[in-house]
Amino acid sequence: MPAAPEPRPVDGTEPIYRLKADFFRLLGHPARVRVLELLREHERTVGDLQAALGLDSSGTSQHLTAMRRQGLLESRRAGTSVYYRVKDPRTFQLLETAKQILTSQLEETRDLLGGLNPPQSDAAPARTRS
Amino acid sequence: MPAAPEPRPVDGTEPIYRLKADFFRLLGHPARVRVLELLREHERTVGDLQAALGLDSSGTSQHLTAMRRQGLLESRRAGTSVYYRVKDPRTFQLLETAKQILTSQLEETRDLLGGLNPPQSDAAPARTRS
DNA sequence: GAATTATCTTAGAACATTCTAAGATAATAA
DNA sequence: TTATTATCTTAGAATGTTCTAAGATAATTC
Repeated sequence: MPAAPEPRPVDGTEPIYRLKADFFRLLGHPARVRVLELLREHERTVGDLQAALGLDSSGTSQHLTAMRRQGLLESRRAGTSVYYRVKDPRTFQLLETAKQILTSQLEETRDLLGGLNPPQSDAAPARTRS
Repeated sequence: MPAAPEPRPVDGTEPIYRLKADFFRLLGHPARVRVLELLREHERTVGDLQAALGLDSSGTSQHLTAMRRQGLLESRRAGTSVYYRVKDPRTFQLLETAKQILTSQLEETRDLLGGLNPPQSDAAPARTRS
């Protein structure tokens, strides 16, 4: 194991832009975004998430551990299973806003391409995958 | 369980959770968070940002380039200077929501420590660095 | 044109994250 | 106790990101 780096403060003296960056970085992985989306309606076990994500137990656990350590998720044990849930509902707002921004970007891209590549149909608006 | 290999299209069929992750990952660096905060009120030149961030021209440019490539920033040239601005105002909403979530987390941490480490004063609410 | 100022680009080193494989732990059931 | 299922942990390899140093380009001024 490599030598432990600078022990960063965990208290309130850490500049907020650093905390924000750490927070966003944690959202910066497809599997972790999907975990949040899967936990939108209700809590789920590690096994559920693992199956839905198509990951192995190790990878799933590592992602969940990172998200819980950061305070994004909470968990409870029930028998041999562990249920995870999102701690702060405003987290979903974050995902929603990001989606809106990305949707605007995609629409803009399509508009630019429109002149070269006219729409095949205007019967229904184009769908994007969720 | 063997990890399922995910498809990697580059066009508009890219799954949205991947786009979201890319988007959040870009927000996941202290310098880039600060750039956004600095651009909250008005556009700024690379030199302005460079001075405010305490980076060199190379690093500053690299961060800005990454943010522009992702569609987070826009730029215009005026003489030898280049002005950068945030493209979508909803980006600030993202920062605001993140701040709220983090603030709640910090307050919760303080409450837990409260028993051991009582508040020094209740005359004014505790401030955090911006 | 040459000099100046501002910004950008590149390559590789340094550093950080993610993946993989193997095994450890925890709760329960047989 | 042993077996079983579910979850977690660890180490190191693979991959990705950021930093540093050097120089390239672009617009302007002299």
